[in-house]
Amino acid sequence: MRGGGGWVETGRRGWWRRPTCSILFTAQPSFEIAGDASDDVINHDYFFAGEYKWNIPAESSGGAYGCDDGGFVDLDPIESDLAGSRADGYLSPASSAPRSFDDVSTIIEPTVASPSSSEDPSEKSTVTDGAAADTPSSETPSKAKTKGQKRVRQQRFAFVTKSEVDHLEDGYRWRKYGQKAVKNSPFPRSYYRCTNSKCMVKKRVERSCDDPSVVITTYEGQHSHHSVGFPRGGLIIPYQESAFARHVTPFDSQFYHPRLQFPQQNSLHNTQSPQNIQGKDGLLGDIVPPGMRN
DNA sequence: CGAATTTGACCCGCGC
DNA sequence: GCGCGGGTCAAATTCG
Repeated sequence: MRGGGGWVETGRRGWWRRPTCSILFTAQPSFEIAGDASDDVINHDYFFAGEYKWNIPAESSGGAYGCDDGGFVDLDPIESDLAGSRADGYLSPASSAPRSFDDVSTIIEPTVASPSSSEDPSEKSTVTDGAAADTPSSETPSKAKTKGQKRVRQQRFAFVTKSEVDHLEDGYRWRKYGQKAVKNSPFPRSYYRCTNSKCMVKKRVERSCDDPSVVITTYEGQHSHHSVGFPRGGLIIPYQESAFARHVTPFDSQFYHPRLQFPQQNSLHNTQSPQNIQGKDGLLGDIVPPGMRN
């Protein structure tokens, strides 16, 4: 981070400051994977059902979402593809301390389920990356490739956390590459990219306009490396008092879906890469595509 | 000096 | 074709 040490709790701009948050943990991933040329687009929509509230844009998923009281809803049963790396970072810390999930809730934000167009860039960047996308020159590599190729939508995984800090530590290093104002929202959306040059994972972070205390994080892509390790303890602090919390249902009882098994305590202190928690017990190991794992 | 953030400009898809 | 909105780039800036 500019000015030093994003992994320190005292990030200059409060960036990596150890967040005081409660993981609301909401996931409303909507990934779309497109193959090449004439390949069909496979849509996967997953999210954790909670009882807090549902605000699901019907068109965003293309499917009917039913609240099965706290369960994990898999709209597109391609389970083998579920597993997550990104999420691990967030979840594992909490997983080590089940209590941290007291405030778990689900919020499906329309913004999170933003449709296609928003995902294109990622692909573009993936393909062209270094190339200046805006280079108007004739054979602009970016353009040529982009047009010639089929856009490959990265897998996306989103969830909500209640936090004072927008950008939470998750075991990976991120570099901010952009920020944009979000329509109909007083809060801007920040764009981050994994600092690993070979890793094309990106993530967007924004605050919910409905509940400013909530941060919506959307990961896109899969890490091609291991995390740098989870931050020292204290990452996730149980949220105790907030209007939001009042509506929330304890994770243990309401969100503990059969498919969402949390790892045993300690697993977190092992420093590790999400894989450690992905095993059969991995929390998100069951909901995020294997490819997203490290 | 290097690394990371800021921020305006640019690109692209989409709806009208 | 045009405007809008989302996403990305990259020069400038900042700071340890």
